[in-house]
Amino acid sequence: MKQNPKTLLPSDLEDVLGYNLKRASVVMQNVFRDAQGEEGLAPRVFAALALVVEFPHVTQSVLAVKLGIKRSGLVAIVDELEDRAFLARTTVPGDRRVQALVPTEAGIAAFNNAAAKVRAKEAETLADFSESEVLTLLELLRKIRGHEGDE
Amino acid sequence: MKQNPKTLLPSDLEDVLGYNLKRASVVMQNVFRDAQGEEGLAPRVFAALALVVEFPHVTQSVLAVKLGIKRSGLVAIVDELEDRAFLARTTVPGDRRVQALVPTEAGIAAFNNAAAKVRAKEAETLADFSESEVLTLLELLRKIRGHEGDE
DNA sequence: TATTGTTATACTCTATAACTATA
DNA sequence: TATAGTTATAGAGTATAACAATA
Repeated sequence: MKQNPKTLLPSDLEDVLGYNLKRASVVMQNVFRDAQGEEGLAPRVFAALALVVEFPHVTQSVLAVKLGIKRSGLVAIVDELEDRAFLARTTVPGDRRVQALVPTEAGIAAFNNAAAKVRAKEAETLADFSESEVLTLLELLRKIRGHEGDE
Repeated sequence: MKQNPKTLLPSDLEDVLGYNLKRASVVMQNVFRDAQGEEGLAPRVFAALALVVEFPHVTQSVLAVKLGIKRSGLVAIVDELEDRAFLARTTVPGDRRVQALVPTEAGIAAFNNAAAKVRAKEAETLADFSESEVLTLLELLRKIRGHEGDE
């Protein structure tokens, strides 16, 4: 007997949360790149810088965990931020294995500048959202992120 | 004068919508892969199959637009679905350039099976969400997706 | 033995550009 | 000239595995 997709599949792709999250994520990623411009920071580099500014002297291993990536993958990101003179790898007395990451004045300024541009562009895109809608969305996304360590 | 990140940066990474979307998207992507298992469909292959099942005889160009990717990138996806005998590329009378994609019985069954597993696993992950929270989240994500063509 | 940072390597996802066969 | 599908190629982003230095 031949199956009829329309009647046997009341739920389709548009009802899959993961799919909607992915597509919406791509939209805001494009907004981010548009905000930063051609020579601007990539999203993941911005995220790393943000955490170094927020947590000065964070180690690479800890930062990788915070970002949800492997520490091997963080090397290139920190290299770029160091090349741009936005942070410095500094040795820590007592444990010569670790590289504490310290933001420079230029790094802090660059982060503030980039963050302001992101906030402005995101607000522009979210012009059709009420303030409470934005807050609700952030709250629900953080609730999903509460399952980050699961698998 | 030395800047103090704590006082000068009231808004941090956690307030960036794009960052929260990306992290939440990764969580649900892992849920998806966990649901499908080792030999299961990748998210993008599942999405393509879903649309072929929903829109039989869709062309590759149209499908690529629906998925938000370039048609060159769709080739490998359709190749995989054809290799698995989940769909067939069929010629269309009147225009020998186009390849209409038609789901097979096995493809429809595989989609139903995969979709059921995704629904179950997503529901499991969203056990701490109320029904209205899930609906609200989907609604807000679709509202963001309304800006898909912007840039 | 275990951990930190690093390198080498590979895989996934996507893009751009050029090709072919049709239109 | 333009379009549909394809190929070749490259670039992000991430992972695994192994290494050197250090603990």
